Amino acid sequence: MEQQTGLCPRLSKAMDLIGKRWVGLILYELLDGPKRFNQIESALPISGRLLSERLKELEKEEMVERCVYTEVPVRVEYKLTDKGYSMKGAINEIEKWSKEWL
Amino acid sequence: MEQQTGLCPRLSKAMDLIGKRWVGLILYELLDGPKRFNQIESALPISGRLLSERLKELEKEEMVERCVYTEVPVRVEYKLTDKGYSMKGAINEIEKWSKEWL
DNA sequence: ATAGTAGGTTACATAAAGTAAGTTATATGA
DNA sequence: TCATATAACTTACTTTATGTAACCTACTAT
Repeated sequence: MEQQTGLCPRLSKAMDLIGKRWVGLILYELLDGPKRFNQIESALPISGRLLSERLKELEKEEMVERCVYTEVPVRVEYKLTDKGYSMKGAINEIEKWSKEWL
Repeated sequence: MEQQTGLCPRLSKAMDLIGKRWVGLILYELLDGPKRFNQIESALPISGRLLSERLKELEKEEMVERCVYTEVPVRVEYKLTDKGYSMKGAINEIEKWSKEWL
């Protein structure tokens, strides 16, 4: 890779983020409110391995926050940060498009 | 895969489409107007192999139309169909988000 | 002691993406 | 005439990402 194109690096990065398998659907699930690992896993046809990987990536991007409640058994919730929540507009547009064209 | 989730199949398919590498950026380039293969290839850090593959997929989805002009050398242009163009709302939202948060 | 639950991780196989060279058809320049 | 160039791909090969299934840890209930 690494050609020099006039491409905006911020757009490019945004497209890399949502252009990654499961990310859109994970954000979609979380727009509904904080959810537990197993809740997301059963809402989507994704494996635990990848869900774990994606949630870590989204945490690193500060789009998702991981909240641990030390109950028994432990409860872990994932919630959108403001940055994550602000993807709502884009997600909604994709949903709208899907209802109109698919 | 193939679990039974209550997930909307149209949303799921839409997310599969844009959640595939390069698709968002290819659509972004074409929102600007029809473009030739080499134009897209030099606008984005994508290889010819993958660009060719993606354009075929987008053609099959009827989001992009391939127009061949039998000049010398041959000219091939790719343009958005109505279905492809109607992704504009979503792409614009992603762009807006990128400018605000990245 | 056995099994169940939540939230993962590990090991391994398959599929997708990246890289570079080759192809076809025509044209142009030396 | 032979080499070089261009557009639009394609092929062969390597590397990375994804999918699948088994396993782990800590605790509880039976």
